[in-house]
Amino acid sequence: MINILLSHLLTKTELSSEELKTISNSFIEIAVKKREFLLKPGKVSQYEFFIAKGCIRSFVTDEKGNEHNNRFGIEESWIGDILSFYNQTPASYHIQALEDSVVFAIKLDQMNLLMDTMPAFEHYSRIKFQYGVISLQLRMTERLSLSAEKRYLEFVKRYPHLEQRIPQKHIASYLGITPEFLSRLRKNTFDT
Amino acid sequence: MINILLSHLLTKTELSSEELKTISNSFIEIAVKKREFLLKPGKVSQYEFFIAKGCIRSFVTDEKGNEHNNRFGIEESWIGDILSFYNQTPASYHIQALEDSVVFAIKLDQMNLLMDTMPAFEHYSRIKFQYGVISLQLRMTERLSLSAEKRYLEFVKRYPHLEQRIPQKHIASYLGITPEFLSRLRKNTFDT
DNA sequence: ACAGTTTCTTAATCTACATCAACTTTTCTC
DNA sequence: GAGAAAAGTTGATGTAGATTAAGAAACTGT
Repeated sequence: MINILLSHLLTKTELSSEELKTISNSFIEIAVKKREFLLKPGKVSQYEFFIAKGCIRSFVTDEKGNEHNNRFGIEESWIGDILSFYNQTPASYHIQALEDSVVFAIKLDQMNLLMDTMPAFEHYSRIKFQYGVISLQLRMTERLSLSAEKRYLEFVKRYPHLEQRIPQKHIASYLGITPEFLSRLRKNTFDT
Repeated sequence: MINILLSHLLTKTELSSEELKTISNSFIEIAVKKREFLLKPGKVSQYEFFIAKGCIRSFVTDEKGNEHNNRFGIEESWIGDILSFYNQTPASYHIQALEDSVVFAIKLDQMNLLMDTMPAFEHYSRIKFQYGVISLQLRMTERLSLSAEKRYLEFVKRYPHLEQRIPQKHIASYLGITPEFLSRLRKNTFDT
């Protein structure tokens, strides 16, 4: 299973087999069942997670108890509360499995060690965060400039696999609308 | 003026005087007048900009001609269209000075050279993008979970200097509301 | 295979925020 | 420092999307 992580890294940067071994030893494997939590708000995040299998979301709850999805992660992506993890401060996000999943978890010390001793790993991280900024800017810009319907259509176009895999109500929350309203949009879009 | 960039970098990472010299030589200084543009959508972004003095925004326009602010940059921050810059694809953002400003501009080749040859520079970039992701996630989460009024109050608390420096209508656009509505919110908040 | 849970749909009503328009105040510019 | 442009205010009215509620489908576990 760790090979999913290693071969993912090899598609993005160059690493010796020595380095791959060090990386392997820096992670622990964790299996999570659907609906289980890897993190709850208030706790300091001990780990950052690489998803080898499954689907995991991060979300916040507001004072009315409504959930708001921040991010969905699937195979070969990362999930966590990066502010809590890197600053070792209390988390604001819930991290919850949407399917039975397998993740590789790394602690901050190990993560920093990898980045300080392996330029290729820091390079990988730089690119990862760079794409993170790009995609969050795109999402924010769409939120500012497009109607709910157009945002939904963009989402479906960009993530057709997620559209299939995740309950509609979670997609609605990610888009910033209610499940009821998304249901109506879909009816108008796909009907006659 | 280049010293603003160099001493900024030194507060974030360790660089030899040799390296600082190389960095200096990688940037060109550009002065922009208020309301001038550094980039318009459709053009491929030639530069990424470090702001030494002034205030600069990035924004998109929608099909109705309304502007939506993506980001404000002031002294010691970066601005640009990073997707267009790193992929050399047509830009979607306008980059425009809100005050007379001075920026240091770097081309992609130079940027890649710095990151490939100076681990400390890539380290700096990794941290920069990491904070970028954190702050965009926070902004997105607030957009999903807070009312317009609370988002405004958070903005004022987090960026008191920007609140003073930038026209209200631009802040309204950044928050995703109309200038008229922000005017009303302020009246309710600060009155009696 | 069926009882319980979770998800999705539909309809009626409501509200936060948008739009439009006219006016005032502040700020540029020469 | 006057005239123009940009920014901010206020009021009347409109609307995208929320809320509430209830039933129908689709999963889940045993």
